[in-house]
Amino acid sequence: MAPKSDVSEERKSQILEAAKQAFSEQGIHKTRMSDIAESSGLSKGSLYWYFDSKDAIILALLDKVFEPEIQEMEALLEDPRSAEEKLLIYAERGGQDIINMLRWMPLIYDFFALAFRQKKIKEYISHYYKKNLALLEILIQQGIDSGEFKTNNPQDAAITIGSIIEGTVMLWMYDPESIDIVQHIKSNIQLLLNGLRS
Amino acid sequence: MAPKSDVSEERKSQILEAAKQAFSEQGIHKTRMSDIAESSGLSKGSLYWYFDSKDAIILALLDKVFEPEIQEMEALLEDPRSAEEKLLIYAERGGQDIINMLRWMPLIYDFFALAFRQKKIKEYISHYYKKNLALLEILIQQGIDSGEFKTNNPQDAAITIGSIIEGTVMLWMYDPESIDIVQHIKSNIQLLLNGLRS
DNA sequence: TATAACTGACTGACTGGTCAGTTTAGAATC
DNA sequence: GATTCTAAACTGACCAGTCAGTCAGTTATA
Repeated sequence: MAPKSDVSEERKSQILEAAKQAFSEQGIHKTRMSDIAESSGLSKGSLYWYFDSKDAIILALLDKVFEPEIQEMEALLEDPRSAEEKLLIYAERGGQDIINMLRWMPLIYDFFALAFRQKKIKEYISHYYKKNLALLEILIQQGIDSGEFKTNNPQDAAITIGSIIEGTVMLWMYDPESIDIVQHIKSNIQLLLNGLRS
Repeated sequence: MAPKSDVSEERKSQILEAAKQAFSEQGIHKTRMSDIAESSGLSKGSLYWYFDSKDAIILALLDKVFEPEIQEMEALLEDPRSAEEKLLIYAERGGQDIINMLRWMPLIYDFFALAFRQKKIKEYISHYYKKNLALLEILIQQGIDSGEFKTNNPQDAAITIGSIIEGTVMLWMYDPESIDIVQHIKSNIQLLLNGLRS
């Protein structure tokens, strides 16, 4: 028997939460292990009790940030509802997700930049986008089957929708005054659907 | 009078070229001043003769990377040709630009991530995107005037096209096997135009 | 021969990671 | 229920390495 109750999950979570905050505010590189230690309420030594290295913290955090989204998408892929319903759920949830993710965007962009140098990070992000595109493709295919859309290449259309969402976020990030992100994603996709409609 | 012919422009260019290469390959942060010195064929001391700091090199490089594009866009904004001609030029040039920029993408994404922490970098990137959107808006407005397009909001349409291009690059970066970028940008915009067409 | 251009050894601040030692929650024993 | 024991949990001073930036001295050229 363990002579103490196991606090390791709680501690890991404490550390990752502190890292997420610090990385977002100061950037992954500028953040010191001592910063994470301080704001997690633990000592530097404890960080190394739970994680092998700063890199291990970065990877664990990548998982923490993206995993819920990937889970959600996988669940929606399996969901037996109709394309229309799924598309509705996807759009509503997607808009909300972006708003929820906003304060972590600096961290996410650090991940994007790191991905060019760290295979595991690139693989993780690829995995995320592929899930996203697969889901969109199903939605569109179902739209075709129901006679709502007309296109001979649902994969292309999925990529277009995915591009619109990613690109809108990107443009908005660097010009937030002139772009209302949620409204634009909606109207952009509307514009596209005009092109898809039979 | 200068006792030597002025080589400072040439040296600065040498340094920035070496920095561009090194930053792209290893990342801005991992690149050492000594790496830049070595591959520029100068000494570390000389780097500091021409630039105040590593940060100064980063900023000068940002300018070197984006300025030609901004120049091109400004010129095209002033160009008296018709919307159709401009759109054609823009599309062709845009595809080529992406191909030309490919090897510098890791550097560009480092800039994007840095933008969250450095006001000057964010301003520069904003400036770039705003020029881009302004140009697109003009092209679309001219398309409306000529009766080719039908929309009551050319700004929205410009943002949509901009999003498609940026987003396609993004998706392609993390899933290059399943996305043919040039072909997709074309077909994506085509799809959108179907929605715009009167 | 004045000075712009250049060099590279050096410095000092910094930081990821280590480790010898301490604390503490609970188990075992009486 | 007090005492002892154990290992997990924790600490922070320290170390070895790193690197941006400096500067005293050298070289090349007009």
